[in-house]
This record gives sequence, structure tokens and C-alpha cells, in this order.
Amino acid sequence: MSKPSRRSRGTITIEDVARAAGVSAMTVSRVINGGKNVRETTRTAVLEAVEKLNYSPNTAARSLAAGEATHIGLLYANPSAAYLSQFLIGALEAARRAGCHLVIESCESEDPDEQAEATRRFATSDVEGVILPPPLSDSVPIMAELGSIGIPVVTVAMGLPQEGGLNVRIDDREAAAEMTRYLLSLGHRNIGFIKGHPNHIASHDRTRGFHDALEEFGLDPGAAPVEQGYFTYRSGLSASERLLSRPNPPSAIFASNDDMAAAAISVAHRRGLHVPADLSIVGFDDTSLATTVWPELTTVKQPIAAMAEAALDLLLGDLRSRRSGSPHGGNVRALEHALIVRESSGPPAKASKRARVPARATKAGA
Amino acid sequence: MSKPSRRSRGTITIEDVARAAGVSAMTVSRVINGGKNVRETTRTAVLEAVEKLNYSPNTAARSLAAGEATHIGLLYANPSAAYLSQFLIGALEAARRAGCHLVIESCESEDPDEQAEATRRFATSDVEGVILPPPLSDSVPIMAELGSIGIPVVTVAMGLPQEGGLNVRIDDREAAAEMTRYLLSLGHRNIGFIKGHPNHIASHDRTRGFHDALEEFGLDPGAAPVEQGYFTYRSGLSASERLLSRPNPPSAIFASNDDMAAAAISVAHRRGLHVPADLSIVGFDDTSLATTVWPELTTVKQPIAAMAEAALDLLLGDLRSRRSGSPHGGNVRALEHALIVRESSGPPAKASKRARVPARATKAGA
DNA sequence: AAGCGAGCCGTTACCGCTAACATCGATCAT
DNA sequence: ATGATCGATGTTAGCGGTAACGGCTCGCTT
Repeated sequence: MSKPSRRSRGTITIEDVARAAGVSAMTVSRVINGGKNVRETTRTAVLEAVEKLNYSPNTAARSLAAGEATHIGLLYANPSAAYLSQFLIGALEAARRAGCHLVIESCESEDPDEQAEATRRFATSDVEGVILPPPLSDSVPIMAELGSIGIPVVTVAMGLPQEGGLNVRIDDREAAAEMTRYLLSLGHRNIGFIKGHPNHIASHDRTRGFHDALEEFGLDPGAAPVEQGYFTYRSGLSASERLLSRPNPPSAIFASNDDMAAAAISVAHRRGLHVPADLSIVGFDDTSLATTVWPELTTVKQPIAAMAEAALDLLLGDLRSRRSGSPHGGNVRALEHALIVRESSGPPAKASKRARVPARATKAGA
Repeated sequence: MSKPSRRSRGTITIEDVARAAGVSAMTVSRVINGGKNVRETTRTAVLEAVEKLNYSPNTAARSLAAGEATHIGLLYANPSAAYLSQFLIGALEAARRAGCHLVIESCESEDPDEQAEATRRFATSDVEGVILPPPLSDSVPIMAELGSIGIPVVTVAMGLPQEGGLNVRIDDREAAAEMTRYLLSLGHRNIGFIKGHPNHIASHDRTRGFHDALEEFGLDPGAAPVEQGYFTYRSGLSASERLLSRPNPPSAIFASNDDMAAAAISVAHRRGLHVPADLSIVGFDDTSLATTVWPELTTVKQPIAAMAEAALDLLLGDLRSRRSGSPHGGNVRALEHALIVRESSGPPAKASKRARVPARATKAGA
């Protein structure tokens, strides 16, 4: 009488929920999704049934029926491994929730042609949107190629989002300023700064944030010891080497990312300097490298996984609105960063007595 | 007349292929999957049509219809980030091909109760199988919990696979022996070894491989300088500190993983030793840390992504055979490793003239 | 009081694919 | 020879959802 159901998986379906709530499957579907045009009492009844049965919709069935995006591309290029794994975890979680698959491609080359080539690989597989984490989010050739193929993109932690483009980011400038203020409040007045790769706009934002804080404390940004780095460990090695070889070496080093900060620690140790007693070193990103090295790094934490989730959600939302022909709304999302104080930073050697005193105007502390 | 098809996605379906090949959809399905009972000529015809139309099956529809596993758990615990990202990339690729979703959970704690708790989280979500990369693949409580819930598991790089268990691995012992032979052939006779975490069987395998090679060269493994490490950077720091403080310090250090090898490089630099001129240092795993540090590490490369893919395939195959009630066949797969020679290793200082001479019997080289 | 649009909910028809069963000709044991 | 068997294929019926549309019930206009 009921249904002998050819092959009955033990799973509970929307039908079960509908029965339990005394409504039709369609109503359950409505409640679970948009939820328009459903009476409040009905909604709660359905929700209760969902709760009681511990129902979770079958994503395969859902995307099949709705014809939703099923494949989202993710093109990466050698960010730090720690960044990538965090990012993947976040993206994966969001993808699972949405019931879509991630198609991963890597593109290590800086050559525009190869980047375009890697991009085109997405076109042949049936990817419907692409996520671009740094550093590729700043790649002009890739964006151009994607644009000409007509695949929507969401960039992450990118410098200058183009008009109408989807973007997820943190406020690099403010974060760098906060870190600098922290160092200043510890008593440091001669802070060395290692810049990031000049091709990434985030590098400039961080540098500007550094300058901002210096100015707030009445210091001259132009006089601060600054060296160029390229986000790599090796570039951090030589940059800190140069910083510490200066006639008046800084009492703290602020590296634009953790890799370079870790390199700075290595150089300090090689020179017999104790961290943080003789030299404070701070980074940016809070990758796992930050807690791998000793002493552990004071750094700025980006909510990497959350950014990946936000990126995917943004992209999926855009795809949906395109499908239904409605105008795409807000498309830039900025998430919160956080200052993580660990062991690699402390008051400067000579100033250890008066630590913690903000001392707001010690001009020319150098 | 034909079919105005309510909502026609532009995608090509199995039906299109069937039409093009002049067969039914079912036959196409058979060709694409198992492919049993299909005439050779038919098969090629279908394959050609697939090729011509550039058809790729809709995974959502597939897993919906076949009632296949859709959610596979992946429980990880703080391996190096580089390992994790590689592993995720491999697992993701395999998951996409299979049309299933990865459910990621982390479990940083070593506490058995918390591990069991993390495991149980899979039970509530509808995960049908779990992948356990190291170091959790050696966790007894997790395996026990999974066993009692009745979820199939595949362990990766685990020490002692239990009978009937699914396992993917490399030959740690042979790999360690190869690395040691390489060092010996370079002329090193006093090689320091940093062991891995004693809870991981792989640690013992690597140690044994080290011993194997020593014996092959007529050296006494018992006399070799060996220190205990725990796979962490910090443990590598103190282990190499101890190694180099010995009255007769080794001319080469073989660390059981890259993190500890990187730590050894740091210690060497701190002591003013040049790598590899004064001291050769080699690692194991070829994580991205290996190429991050300077000089870049000579190490053993595990095909991490491939191992993840193999693990997922193995698990899916097992799940499928369980469903059809057939006996599960072979269940351990060993993949190939490779010795990667980079800049951190070279002939010993005093022996630089006679480098490259295998010198097979220099007993008591210490 | 009849008209009427809006809100709420159910029905129908699929999405793309595959398990199970049906079909049909060819090979096979007796 | 001849039904039994087997291999190669087609047919049917869903898997679990959702889009589209249709119907019913109100409340409010005129």
C-alpha cells in the first residue's frame, strides 16, 4: 500500500518531513530555502519537524533539480602552504553546504601566457565561477582572460577591486597601523619595516598603515628604516640582514608577512640577538609558520577560512542573481582581522623599565 | 513535437551522447562506468560520441541515482600545513571526480575523549566513510570509535595497518634507507639521526631504514648518534642542539621530517656552521618548508596528493563493495617515494677531495 | 454582494542518471 | 533439433528536490 520504494536508502527525505509536519514537500522546500509566502505557524511546524527528524537536504538532488552551479574553480599560485590549507578548508566547508564542487588548478608561473592558459582550462571543464585567492587576485592577465571568457570571478584579499567586481578582503592598512601602534606603545621608536611584493596592492596598503601609525605618534615615516621584500622567506633573510646592518639598527622589525618575519628571526639568531629581548619581530597573516618558529610570532590574523567561505557565498549569490536576471547587489565584503600577541615582541631593551607607557610624543626617538 | 523541456540548461546530457552514438542512454551509462557486457564496437562508438560532444557526466545526478556515498569525512590534526594542503588538493580532486563531498573536521587534542568526540561528530552528519591522514592514522581511540560506530576508514601513512583495514602508504623504511645510503655514498660516516614521534609507527620504520643502510655499509647502528624528536620544529631545535654539542659532532644530520630538518639548519646557522659545507642536513616529506628555508632541503618526497586520491578511491571502492555485499578485495596500497637532492647536502668537509667515492668499508668512521 | 488580487499551499513534471527488469538473438549442453 | 543460457541492449521507474503553475481562501474594493 505505502511504497515499497525500489531501493530504499535509510535516509530521511523531504517527504518524511512533509508528512511529519502535515504539509506537502513543496512547502517544506519553501521553508528551507527562500521561505516566501509561508504562514508563520506552518513555518515553525516544518522547522520543528526538521529538527525532530534531524533532516538535512540532499545536496545532489537539490542542485540537480535547481540546476544550480555545481563546479566552482579555484586557481591558486604558491601562497604559503598554511594560507592555502586554511583557505581550502573554508572553501570546502562552504562548497559542501552549497552542494557544489571545487575544481582546483594551480598556476605557479608569472608568465601571462601560462596564466591565461591555466585560466582557459576552467573554460573546458564546466566551471561556472572562479575564486582567486592571493597572489593571483592581483593578476591582470588572469582577470582579463576570465573576463573575455565570461566567467564570474571573486577575488580575495586583492588590492584594488574593480568596479562591479566581487571581492572579499580585510582592511590591510588599518591592520598594519594597529600592529605599528602596538609596537610604538611598547616603547619602540626605531621600527624596521619589510615591505611586501610590489605587485600586490596589499603591500602598499600595509606600508601605508605603517606610515599612518608613525605619523599619529609624531614620527617621520620618511626616516623609518624600510627595506623591500617579496613575501618570500629568502627575501626576508636579505631584507633583515640589511636592516640589522644599518648603523643604527632598529629595535623592532615589522615584516609584511610571517614568512619574512620567520626569516628575520633566523637572521637575528644567527647574529646572536635574542628575540624579543634584543629585538622584537612581528609578522602578518598568522599562518601556521607563526607558531612553528621559536619564539612564536606576534602577528595579524586574517580570518582566512572565513574569507574563503565568504568568497564562495558571494560568488554563488552572484551566479544565482545572474540566472534570475536580477541586478547584482553589494559585492565587496570586508572581514575583521585581529592582532595576535605572542612571544616574539616585547619592550625595547633599553626601555624595558618604562614599558607599557604609550609615551605619545618622543620625537626622533631614533 | 520534440521536447520543450521546462528549463533547458545548455549542458549536454547522456541522452545527447546516446543519440549521437545511436544507442540508448543506458548503454552509454554502462560504457562510462563499469563497462561490463558491452560489445567492443559499441563501446568505441559511444566513446567517440563522448569525445566529440565533450560530454562529462553530471555528478549530482549520478550520485542521486546510484545512491552513492556523498559525504566522506576527513579528520586531521595539525600535520604540517604544507602536508595538509597537498593532501586536501589530492582528496578534493578525487572527490570531485567521484562526485562526493569532503567533510572536514579537525582535532588538535591528544586527549582520547576529545578525539572520540570529534569522531562522533561524523556520525551525526551523514558521513559514510572517513579518511585519516597522519598523525591521526595512528590514533587508537579514533579507530576504536569509528569501529564501534561502524564507519569504514582508510588510514594514510599509518604504521601498522590492521588486518582488513584500508591503508595507503609509502615504504618509510626503504625510503629512509635510501636517504642514508645517499649520505654514506657522499662520504659521511658520522651521521646524526633525529627520530620522529615515538607514537607514530612511521618513526620506527624510518629509524630502522637508517639502521639498515648503516649495516649495509658495515657500520654499527648502535654507535650512531641518535636523538629523540617529535616531528615539531621546536623538538628539532633541541635535538640538533644536543647532536652538535656531542664531543664528536656528526658531519650530517638526517631528521625524520622537514620541520625538524629546518630547525637543524637554524641551529647550525646559529652556531656559525655553513650548510652543507660544514654540515649536511636532510629531511623527510618534501613539504613546502623544504624549499622555503635556505639552503633548500634534500629530502624524501611523498606523493601526498596521490596518496590522498588513492585513499579516497580505496574507500569508495570498499563502500561500493559493501553495498553490493561482495567481499572487499585488496586494501593496502603502497605508492612510490622519491629522493630529492637539493642544496642542503654535500660531501663532508674533510672528505671533500674524495667525495663521490662510495668507499664501502671504512669501519668505525666516527 | 459580486469582483478581484494577494497570500498560501498543493500538483505536476521534470533535472540527469542508473538499478532492476524485460527483451531478443545467438550460442550451448543434451 | 530445441529449450536453456548467456551476452548485449532497451525500457521503466524512480533517486530527492525544485520550478512553474494552478487552485483555494481571504480581505478589501466599488
